[in-house]
Amino acid sequence: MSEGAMNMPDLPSTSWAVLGILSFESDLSGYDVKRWADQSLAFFYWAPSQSQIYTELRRLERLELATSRVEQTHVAKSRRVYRITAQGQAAIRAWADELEPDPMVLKNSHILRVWAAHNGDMGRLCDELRAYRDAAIEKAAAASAHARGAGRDSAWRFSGIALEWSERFYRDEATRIDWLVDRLRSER
Amino acid sequence: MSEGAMNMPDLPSTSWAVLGILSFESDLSGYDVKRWADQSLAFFYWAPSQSQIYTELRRLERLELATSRVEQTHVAKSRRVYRITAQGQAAIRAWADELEPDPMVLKNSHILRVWAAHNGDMGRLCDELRAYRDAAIEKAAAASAHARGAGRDSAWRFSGIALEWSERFYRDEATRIDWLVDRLRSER
DNA sequence: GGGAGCATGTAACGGGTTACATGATTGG
DNA sequence: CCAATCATGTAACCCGTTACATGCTCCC
Repeated sequence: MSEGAMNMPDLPSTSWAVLGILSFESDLSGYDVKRWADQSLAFFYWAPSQSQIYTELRRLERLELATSRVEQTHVAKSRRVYRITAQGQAAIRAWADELEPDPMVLKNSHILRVWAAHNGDMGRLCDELRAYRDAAIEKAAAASAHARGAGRDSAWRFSGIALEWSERFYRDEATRIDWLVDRLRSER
Repeated sequence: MSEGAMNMPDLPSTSWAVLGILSFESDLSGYDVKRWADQSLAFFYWAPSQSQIYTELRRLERLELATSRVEQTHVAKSRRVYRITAQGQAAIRAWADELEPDPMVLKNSHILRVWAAHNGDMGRLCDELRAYRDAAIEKAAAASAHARGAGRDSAWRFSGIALEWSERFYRDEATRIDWLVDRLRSER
């Protein structure tokens, strides 16, 4: 049993994402991790439930990729905060450099509606698409705002670049939906 | 208990997708549905496992949204083929016109790698991104080919439009990755 | 004869969700 | 005082996957 093999346990992708968050900052509570995920990961990867995060955190601790301690603030209720271990750092390095990325997953139910448009009303579908377009533009703006928050230096700059990518993604999506609505109109 | 409520049972999204496939064509076997899904749905929505399809088909039959019969071809082994019922047609119409589309799901693990790039090697990451870009271009070409196969008329034309959308999606993705690689280089 | 494609199905597993439960602190 | 936010956790459920199992037909 080599040490190399120990560096990269077989984990669900969600675990890697949580470990990734811990690689940015120490002493995060489950609650913190959730907020983090919602404000960056959610744009391009993942929008996990609260309960799942706590499960993952416990898993990482069991595998000794993270440790936790209970933080007693002056006042308030205690909270359990997590920190990546040296082993965890080695694991995430191995993940980044040695593990094949999972294939991209896209589940766009709006396009599914277009695909099955012979079953429904076209006007209604186009309205729905326009609403989706507007939501995409808002998401682009939100991603952009978070990207600016990430700052130019330190580890965070890559997370900022991922958010810039997200902004472009949602802007492009909005443009594509505009094209799609036109395309559907021309078909009518 | 109104009949209206009966028209749209609460189904997992996968069921709706399978029912959607049955709304295009009659007498499809599980095997047929799988091939269909891989050649159109997979581009914008879903790449299901074979076993799941059979499960969904049985579910649809249990709910009387589809019927099946065993087809005895002249030769060969028998196969069970499915057909949408009137109830199923009403259900999918209600789905198209009354049910809110699920939010779009995106899980792009390549961008996750960028986000966590401080943990790994930059050169390797860029290589990976370029490979991903090439795969996206191939996907665009495949979508385009299937779109041309869909034809101009009948119900299929909407499925063709969804595939045209997919072509654009993957082309845009490739362009975005080019931008991303440049952006990462400028950061180095 | 053997491999590729057609065709269907079961069993085990687990990842992730929703719903529920609890309770403390802070600010209006 | 009440609502919002912080904070953590359990239980039930099920969707969907992988792996396994089977067997036919067609064509080289």
